[in-house]
Amino acid sequence: MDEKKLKSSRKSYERLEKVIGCKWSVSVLEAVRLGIKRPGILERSIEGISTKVLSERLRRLTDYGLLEKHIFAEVPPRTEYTLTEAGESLVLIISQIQELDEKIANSK
Amino acid sequence: MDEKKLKSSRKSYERLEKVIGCKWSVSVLEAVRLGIKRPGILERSIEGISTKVLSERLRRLTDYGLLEKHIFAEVPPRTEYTLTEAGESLVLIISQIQELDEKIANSK
DNA sequence: CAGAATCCTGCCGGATACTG
DNA sequence: CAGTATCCGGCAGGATTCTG
Repeated sequence: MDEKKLKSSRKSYERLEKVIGCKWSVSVLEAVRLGIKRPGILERSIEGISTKVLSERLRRLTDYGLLEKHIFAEVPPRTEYTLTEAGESLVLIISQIQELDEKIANSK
Repeated sequence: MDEKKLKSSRKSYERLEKVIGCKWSVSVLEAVRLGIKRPGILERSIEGISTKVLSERLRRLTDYGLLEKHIFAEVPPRTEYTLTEAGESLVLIISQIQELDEKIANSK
């Protein structure tokens, strides 16, 4: 009954929790959405993020299917990330959260 | 320009990140939504959660305005938590995330 | 039964240096 | 420039105990 509902809903959230629950993930998604595609620029645009964390996030978001990675065989090497369809959806959902947050903040 | 957008959007997400980004928060919200209102039962329903963490989450969710706390002056003491309007909204948003997650999981 | 207080540990994230 | 490897400090969260 209830307990089972709880478990399955928790499980289906845990995956995404690992992705969006951790620091910087949302910032990265939104930066990409604004058209910032390359790691170097991302690192400079997202104030405070480190190389290591950015790479980790890009990889995880890509593995999970929210970002898509395009590698260009050039010199110097170039890589670009774009949102997948799922990524777009998630960004929309997150903006709902932000709206809710502001609504709450204002009503205090 | 872009950088400013990034900062403000990040800021407005950070508050909620602190609330929903951490482990167990979502489980607690959903348990309450299923009508499990009292700490004792919550602790038994949410498999794996500890007393300390449950209290912390309940407090934070309440402080933030997602839960409402009702104290009954009885012996033994009784406390019940319910979702606020904002809490209901957030649960709806989270279920969108879960749907998205399953969609992604299935398309692999 | 609600929930505060302590103590401990693992892991996340930050800084830095290195390779292709 | 993209991405990985290493080292380290802080903090979230787990177990337990205690009190009103």
